Amino acid sequence: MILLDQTDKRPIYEQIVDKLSDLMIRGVLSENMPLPSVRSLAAELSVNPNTVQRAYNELERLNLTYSVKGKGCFVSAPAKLIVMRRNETLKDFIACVNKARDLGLEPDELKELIDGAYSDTKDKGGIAND
Amino acid sequence: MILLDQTDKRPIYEQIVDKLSDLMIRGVLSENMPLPSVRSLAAELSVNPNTVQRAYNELERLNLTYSVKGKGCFVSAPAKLIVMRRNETLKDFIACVNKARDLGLEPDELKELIDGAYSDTKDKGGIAND
Amino acid sequence: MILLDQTDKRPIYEQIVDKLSDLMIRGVLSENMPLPSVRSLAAELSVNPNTVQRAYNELERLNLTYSVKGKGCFVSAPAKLIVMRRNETLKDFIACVNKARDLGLEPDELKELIDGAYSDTKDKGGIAND
Amino acid sequence: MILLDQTDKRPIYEQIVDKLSDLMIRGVLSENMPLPSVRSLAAELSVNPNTVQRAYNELERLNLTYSVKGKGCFVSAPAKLIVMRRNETLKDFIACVNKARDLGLEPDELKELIDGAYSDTKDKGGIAND
DNA sequence: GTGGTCTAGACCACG
DNA sequence: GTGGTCTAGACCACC
Repeated sequence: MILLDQTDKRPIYEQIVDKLSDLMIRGVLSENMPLPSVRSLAAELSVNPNTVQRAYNELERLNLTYSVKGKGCFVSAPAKLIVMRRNETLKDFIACVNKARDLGLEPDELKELIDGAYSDTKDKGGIAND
Repeated sequence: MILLDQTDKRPIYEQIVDKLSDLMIRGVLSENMPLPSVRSLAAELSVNPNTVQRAYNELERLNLTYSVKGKGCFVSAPAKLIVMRRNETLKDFIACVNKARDLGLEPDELKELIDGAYSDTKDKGGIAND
Repeated sequence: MILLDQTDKRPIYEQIVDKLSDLMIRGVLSENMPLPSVRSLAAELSVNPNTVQRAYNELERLNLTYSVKGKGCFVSAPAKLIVMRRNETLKDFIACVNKARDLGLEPDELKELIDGAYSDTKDKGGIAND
Repeated sequence: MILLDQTDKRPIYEQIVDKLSDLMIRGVLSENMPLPSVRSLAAELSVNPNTVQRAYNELERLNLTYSVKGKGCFVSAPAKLIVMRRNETLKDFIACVNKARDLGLEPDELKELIDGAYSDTKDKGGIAND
């Protein structure tokens, strides 16, 4: 379900957060579905349960999940997540464009790259927009 | 000359590397010009000399400067730096576009943002391309 | 595990890098094996942890190890290291031969030295070639 | 006469020593010839006279020159220098061969490199042996 | 004066 | 416990 990269410099709990929110975005985990239990996911990833717990706390803090005592952790609002992610991505995108501009890159060059990305893998795994 | 952002999560030495290479790109520090001495920059930034030293080591490792014991640290090849930065930036840009695509954002939306960035601050401080 | 040479003019951290990469080449430290922790190696060598840390940073920069915060430092690719070392050694060798030639030494003289080195300690501790 | 490499990590005085002893080996500076005065060489190299003085001291320490008060510095025994250099070079050579052997390189491979070096530039600038 | 290395001791985030 | 960063203060070789 999830594959961790031990080489990645980012903390493991952050990777888990990312992977799980990816699954939500892709619809694999949809509203009100239960996440795997802390212990089982920890076992599956060969990771300390504390680390998974921290990831779950983070997800709850971001309002992406809600936890019910004695029952587990559930997906709350994938739709909000997409909006969140879009905003983040657009912010990153603008920062990138500004850097490119300062380096003397031409707008057309960037636009071509966009066309490339969108034509290349039209059906790779994104979510539909309509 | 340089201003550090204490809220920035990245290590101080990395910020110094970035700021100095920015100055090179902008031509403020040009080929064979001396960088401020380790101790003076450390004083200016209210930072430990070791931290500045580490930044200078990093710059030398990147072939952006060369240092002569007893004389100082000098800018080596700003031109290579620009190429380096462009490659990095383009890589980031493509990663960004891919994320945007996977989130269902339309290419036109991104292109508009590009136009915005390029018209907005046409003369802000980038380097000339010709 | 490692013995430092205090008379050596080279910096300590560099000696540590060399010794550890030697151990990798000899197979004492093989892929994905953990290196000793920064603090324990520092204690073993009676050296400041910062110095060991710097050596470990260097090893990671050379792609010989990868480190995971909170877990430790691990060997990544000893095979690449051997190739690296061979290239370095051949470069040194050629430089040496050129110097010898310029000093009027005869090729046969050098070849005899080679034979001497290879017959002398046939089984000293090198790595196998097959 | 001499060209310094500011990029070279070795100290400048050491470079000067090397360059001057090279000139002796090549016969450009032969026995009892005067070396350029400290001040003139310093000017020629755009270097601090102290640095040149240190190089000259080093040369005298190695018995390659002798200085006469009020007259200057003179070449003493280039022949001895060649022997010295040969010994150094052979020591380096053996160290190189040992490293190569430990890395699994074959003696024939090294011998080929020797033949290459000797055939390549038969008349490059070495000194005659007979 | 310069850069470079090292020690001692501290703090942080992560697991 | 781990690696990573930072400070403070020292010493060295070089120019």
